Amino acid sequence: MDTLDQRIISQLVTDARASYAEIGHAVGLSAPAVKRRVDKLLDMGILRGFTAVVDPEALGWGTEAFVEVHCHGNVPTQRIREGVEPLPEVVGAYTVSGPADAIVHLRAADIHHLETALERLRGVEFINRTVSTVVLSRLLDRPPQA
Amino acid sequence: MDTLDQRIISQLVTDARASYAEIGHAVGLSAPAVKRRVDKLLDMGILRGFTAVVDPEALGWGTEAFVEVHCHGNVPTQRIREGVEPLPEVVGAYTVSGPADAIVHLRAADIHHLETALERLRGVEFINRTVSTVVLSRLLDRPPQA
DNA sequence: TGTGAAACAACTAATCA
DNA sequence: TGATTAGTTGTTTCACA
Repeated sequence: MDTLDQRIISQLVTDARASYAEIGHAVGLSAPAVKRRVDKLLDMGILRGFTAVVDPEALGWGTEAFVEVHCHGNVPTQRIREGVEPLPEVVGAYTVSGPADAIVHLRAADIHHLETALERLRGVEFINRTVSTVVLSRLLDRPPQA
Repeated sequence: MDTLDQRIISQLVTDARASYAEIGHAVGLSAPAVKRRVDKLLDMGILRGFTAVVDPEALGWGTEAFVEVHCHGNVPTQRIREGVEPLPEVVGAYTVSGPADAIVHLRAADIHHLETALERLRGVEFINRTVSTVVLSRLLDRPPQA
């Protein structure tokens, strides 16, 4: 994991479909050398994979919310994960400092769908109380700069 | 934008480096037909691009926080965007319902870096007050299922 | 680890159904 | 809009430095 790897990652974050030759040209390496490094980064788990960035509105996932989750008593991190993972509307989940136990990021088709997802979230056995904050507009949504 | 397009998008979200031939095989189309549709989806802005999914820890971006932002008086959405966009630590920003005006998602190398980023965020002229919630662990972080 | 060469596979434009 | 064909480009394995 050196500077070259970081530059390769940076290229792939910018365009995951760039050819190895293109990346190699940008970082000063031959295509096979780039492939070898990318394979290793994937193997080590530093690169988790490649994905398409989709306009959520276009797919009909225009409504999102951040939900503070408060649990009954002490619930292990792993159980929270297992509880929220089955809901397809959950795009992110984090345990946090402060009064809440976790923050769950929901994405749904519309307000009605969001409500349904919230109801299912509240149905998770160890969840006591939720505080929702509905997103009015997405100002920014970008990968961290490598 | 039909079922075929959605299945193509779904394939690309799963693996953005899949070949057109592979995608075509999965959805029952020839490679050129897939390319034609992908090009059109990119052109329409439904597909915004392709990116690598990186383990933030590995890159040294292990600390994150959600920050409620409260503004002085009424600040237009666009100005909030312009205010937070220059901070590289900002990976997401949303205007929201409820008492806060916006939620900003920060990613930093460590607590110290996070503090610096917060200070710079608080330095944005129209920002009055911030309430930070530090992420203890990322339970889930995934693209929405297409 | 890097490179270059070579076999193989994929991309992409043009054409036709 | 999809398939097919054919020329070009990219991938990937290998031997070698």
